Amino acid sequence: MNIGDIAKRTDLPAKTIRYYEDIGLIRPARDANGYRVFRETDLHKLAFLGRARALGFTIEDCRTLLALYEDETRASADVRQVAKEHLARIEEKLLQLQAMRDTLSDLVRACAGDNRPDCPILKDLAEG
Amino acid sequence: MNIGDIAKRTDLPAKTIRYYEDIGLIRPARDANGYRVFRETDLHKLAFLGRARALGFTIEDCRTLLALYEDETRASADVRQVAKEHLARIEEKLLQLQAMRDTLSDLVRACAGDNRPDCPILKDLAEG
DNA sequence: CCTTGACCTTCCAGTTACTGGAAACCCCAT
DNA sequence: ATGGGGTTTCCAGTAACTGGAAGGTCAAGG
Repeated sequence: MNIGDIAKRTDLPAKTIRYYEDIGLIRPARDANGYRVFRETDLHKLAFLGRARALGFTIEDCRTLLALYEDETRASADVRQVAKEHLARIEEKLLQLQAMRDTLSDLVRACAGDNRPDCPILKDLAEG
Repeated sequence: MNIGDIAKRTDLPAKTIRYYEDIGLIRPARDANGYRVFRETDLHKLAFLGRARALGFTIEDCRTLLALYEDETRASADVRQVAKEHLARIEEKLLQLQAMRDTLSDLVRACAGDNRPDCPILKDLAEG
């Protein structure tokens, strides 16, 4: 299969797939004409990567997870550790975003939003 | 005041302050020796920027907000609009992150995390 | 006067994970 | 042979800094 077919089947842009090859996540074969040739294993890996990325894992996490996936002698503890650390990063980000949302929605609510210049949003930004 | 003093007082890295000058957010004066000289207005602007960034506004939003802040004839509706759009982006991000967290915490909970290879996390990534 | 250390300056490169675009090659159908 | 749709590589740009190198400045101490 060529890159376009794979792009459709994995729902990843062809650009992204080439990028994943560039950084060594996949190693598709090459046809005589230079075109990439994807086999089932490439397809599986890309689907795996797509799902891992959708869960927010970094590319480096993905590399680790893919290596663990292919290592039949892995310890599930290692996988769990990667996921736990990622989860912790997400929880932290969530707290940050929730705090931002709370402040922002207060400010937006407090602002008249008319054509007068007085604005609690700017006031807050200016005075802390 | 020199950049180091301002960095302490605004709690922004000196690097960041130079960067903000580079991209035209501030225009500190210069001393005969080439050192940046910050006045009260610069200090206020940087504090404003620090708070806006802490609320997650993009640099371009900050530029807009700063312009509105300095425009005595602004309409608060314009400020509110910027904040509302930003709030919407945050809400969306929150939903994404919450979904990730839910899935991830399920997976982490389901994984034994021992030295056996069987792992629901990898299984999920591999099979969707 | 000299040195030392803490400042400050500019400039360049690297970060994350792609994305857009140009120039050129390949393949198939008319 | 020509047109359209694939594909290739390579280069640049994104957001918002951050790190580091090479070098100028300044005040204090000997």
